[in-house]
Amino acid sequence: MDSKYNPTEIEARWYQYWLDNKLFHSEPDGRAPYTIVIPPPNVTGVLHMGHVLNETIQDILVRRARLEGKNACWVPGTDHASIATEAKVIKRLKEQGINKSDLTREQFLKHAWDWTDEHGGIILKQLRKLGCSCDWDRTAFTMDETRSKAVIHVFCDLYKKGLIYRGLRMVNWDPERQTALSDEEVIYHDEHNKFYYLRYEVAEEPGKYAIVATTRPETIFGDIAVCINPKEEKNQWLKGKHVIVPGVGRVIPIIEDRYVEIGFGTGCLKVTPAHDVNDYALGQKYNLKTIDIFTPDAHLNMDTVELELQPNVRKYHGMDRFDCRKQIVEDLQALGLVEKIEDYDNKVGYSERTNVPIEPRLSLQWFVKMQHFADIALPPVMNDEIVFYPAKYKNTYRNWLENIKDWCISRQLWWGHRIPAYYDTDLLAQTGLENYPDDKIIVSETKPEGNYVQDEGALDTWFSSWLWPISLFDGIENPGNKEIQYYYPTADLVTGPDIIFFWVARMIMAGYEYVGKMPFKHVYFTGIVRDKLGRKMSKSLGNSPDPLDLIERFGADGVRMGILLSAPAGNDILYDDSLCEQGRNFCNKIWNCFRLVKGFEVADIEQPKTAKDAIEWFEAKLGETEAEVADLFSKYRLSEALMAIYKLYTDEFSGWYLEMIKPAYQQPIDRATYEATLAFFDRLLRLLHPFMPFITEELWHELYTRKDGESIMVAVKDVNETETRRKRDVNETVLNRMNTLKEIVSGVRNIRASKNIPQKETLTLYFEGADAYEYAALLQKLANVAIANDKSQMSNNKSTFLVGTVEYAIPMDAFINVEEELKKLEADLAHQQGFLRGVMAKLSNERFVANAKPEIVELERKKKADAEARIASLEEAIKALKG
RNA sequence: GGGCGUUUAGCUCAGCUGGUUUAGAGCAUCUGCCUUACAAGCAGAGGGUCUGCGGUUCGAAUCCGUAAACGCCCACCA
Repeated sequence: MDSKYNPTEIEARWYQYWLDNKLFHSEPDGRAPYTIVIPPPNVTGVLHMGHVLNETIQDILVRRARLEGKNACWVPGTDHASIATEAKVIKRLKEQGINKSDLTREQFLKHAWDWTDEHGGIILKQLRKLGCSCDWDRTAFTMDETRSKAVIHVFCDLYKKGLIYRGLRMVNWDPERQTALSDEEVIYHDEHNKFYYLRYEVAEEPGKYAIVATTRPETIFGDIAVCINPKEEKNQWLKGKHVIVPGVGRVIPIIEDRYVEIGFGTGCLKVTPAHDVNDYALGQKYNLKTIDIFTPDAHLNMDTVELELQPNVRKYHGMDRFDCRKQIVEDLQALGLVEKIEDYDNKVGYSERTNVPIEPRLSLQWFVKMQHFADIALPPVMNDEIVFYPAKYKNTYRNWLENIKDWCISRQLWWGHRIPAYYDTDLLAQTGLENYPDDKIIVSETKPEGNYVQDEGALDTWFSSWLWPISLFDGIENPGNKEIQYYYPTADLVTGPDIIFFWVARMIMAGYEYVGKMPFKHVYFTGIVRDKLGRKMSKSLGNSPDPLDLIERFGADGVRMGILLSAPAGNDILYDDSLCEQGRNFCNKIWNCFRLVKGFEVADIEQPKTAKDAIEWFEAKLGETEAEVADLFSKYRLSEALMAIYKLYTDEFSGWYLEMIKPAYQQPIDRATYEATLAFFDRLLRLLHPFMPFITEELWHELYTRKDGESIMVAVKDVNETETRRKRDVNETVLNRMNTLKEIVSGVRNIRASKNIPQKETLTLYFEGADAYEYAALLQKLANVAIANDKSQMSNNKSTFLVGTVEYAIPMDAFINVEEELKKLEADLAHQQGFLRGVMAKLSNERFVANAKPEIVELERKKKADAEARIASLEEAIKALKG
């Protein structure tokens, strides 16, 4: 075996072995189920560091569950990501010189499916490199047959229940993709903008002006009123009058409403019902006309604007909204109708996917009534039936549900599930879509007989995602089937907090609505992966490493450790290559431990006491860590669990245990110790396996002769065995005794280091009355000391150290530097005296003695006694040195 | 404008219901070692008074109040 661990070949080999032996596959059986459904990545997506974090955590949980004897099932799949994928397809078509508008729906979909077949699943292949133990036989797609049927079924069902309706509403409009969006798909950015103060001449008093402040002067073509607060004193003179929209010529009334805030701006608000949510509300309230001045791609459309316009405004027709803003301001300035322009900071909504400013737009869309869903989804999270890690997201969740708004689920897209609503062709020709009577709409899973046309819209991607934990087990179409009964509710959901509303909340809603049960018991929210400077990883910054490249450099196990190490739930993780390096180094450490153990020559000789003691202690230590890891898992503190295991390997096993049992140079090891060590190694590998699946599988097979098809991941079959191990009492006496021994050994090493005494040189160690005598043999072996207890034979030239209250001394005739030694002892003495003063301050405080718990007082007394003993011992040593 | 979270060694973080030998870990740093498993290693060392202020208490990193900084979420002030 090479002294360096080389992961590449090993990883490929074992992943194939796992697949060949169907070790990831799950079928319902008598064991307890453990289910995770993957947050489906976009079908055309590519693996990034966020996935690495997310999927590694899921894989750890799944593999741990498998080792605990549960029937673990991790269902993989991809999401059709309607708007994101459609955008990519359009972009590619454009590169080929094809416009979407030149294609029929069927032609376009053909291109989209081609793209999906080409790119779909790349990301799933990449997950295999990471070691993800998904049940690939169950791979699903949100637009495959089962999932599509479920979506359509649910749409029809909710429509029948009166929970889905069609309506003309103000929605968030994406002018780039020309579709409606849900509120959640709008991202607000702070921007430095301008506040334009425009002069609206008062019709009844020519030459006098009402000043209106606006951030969007290009919308004045749609102005239909100016609103003032009836109580605003400075605007009393405008009551009941009319003003002329500057540059446009339309005469519009002054209306009054308390919505206008007194003291803000000029107190005059222009009302443009077609292009602002609040203005729309005002328009409804006062029955105002709505003038839509934009085309669907947000260019000016003067055709819909009335003839009262001054003829020259026709020139704005077809202009982009932002070009128009510049132009109209210039023109108004020329006319002297701009009072002033001020800097102004406000927030502007952008489309999450296309990153263009949203245009509020009056539009006919389909909505889900959400109050009912909020009512069923809030309680289980608030009373911890569904547990969030970290719990702080409960607040976020509650806040959203308590202010829930209806969900706009229709999109003007082709790639997605088509809305199963049908309109009578003849009737539609008479009424048009907007005035088509609701009671004549047919919502049905199949196309009705006769002359009907289907709604052109597709559904929001999340309208399929919210069914994912159910539809993966066909629980919508076949409720109560064997699989849904067995695998649902799933155990854990691992995802980012950015989709808590999009996805987590809605899955909870759908879960209760369609299965009557929660979709998962625990939600683990990961943080965002940032670079070491704290910047979000992004393509444009070029600070996002390619995970496959990292796997090549550090090995999948190394990358898994790297990404996990600083990733407590919910905290952002600052990624740096050095973390993966630490992971790789750890692999190498394990590798070399293994080389040492398997390199031992075994003989049937007597087991030395050192080995017996070592085994007794390591048994206790391993049990302690196993219990600790189990506890940390139960709290989802995975990075801490990994750290505990890391320390167990490097410090305890490698640093202490192996040194204890290691035979002398070129000597064989006794069989009993060898076998015990292999057994420890077996447990160590299983403990680590969920985190680092490849190296552990490799070494597990090297440890003993294994049968073909065996695997570390199914090594423990009995859930009860792990339960008992979790609760097993660890031998505290042994652990404490060994801690003392380690401190003594460190004390000796310290002296060697400070005085440059090589390990090879045997020293004499004097001490009295310590239980370290129990481990005298180990002490001699590890510290290379001869133990003596007759201090009278010892010279005054000595180096000393304290462990507990016991003094340990090494005669130093040849090496002693009295001054240095004194300095050290005196520093120690000062420290102990300071400590004693602190303790005395407490003990001499009557109120402390009177009020503190007796055991606390007792402890302080013990501290006092110990400190006094140490001080006495130090003083004596100083005296001896001086004398 | 609301709400939430964070602030502990150079960095990233533990420290749960206040008392467990005057604050812990990993990494990084420094010193010495190529010691026959591992230099992707071994041994040793240094480094914080817990963001500031005020309070509760016999006792506070830990509880309360307050200020500041940073971060996140929500919200229709044009």
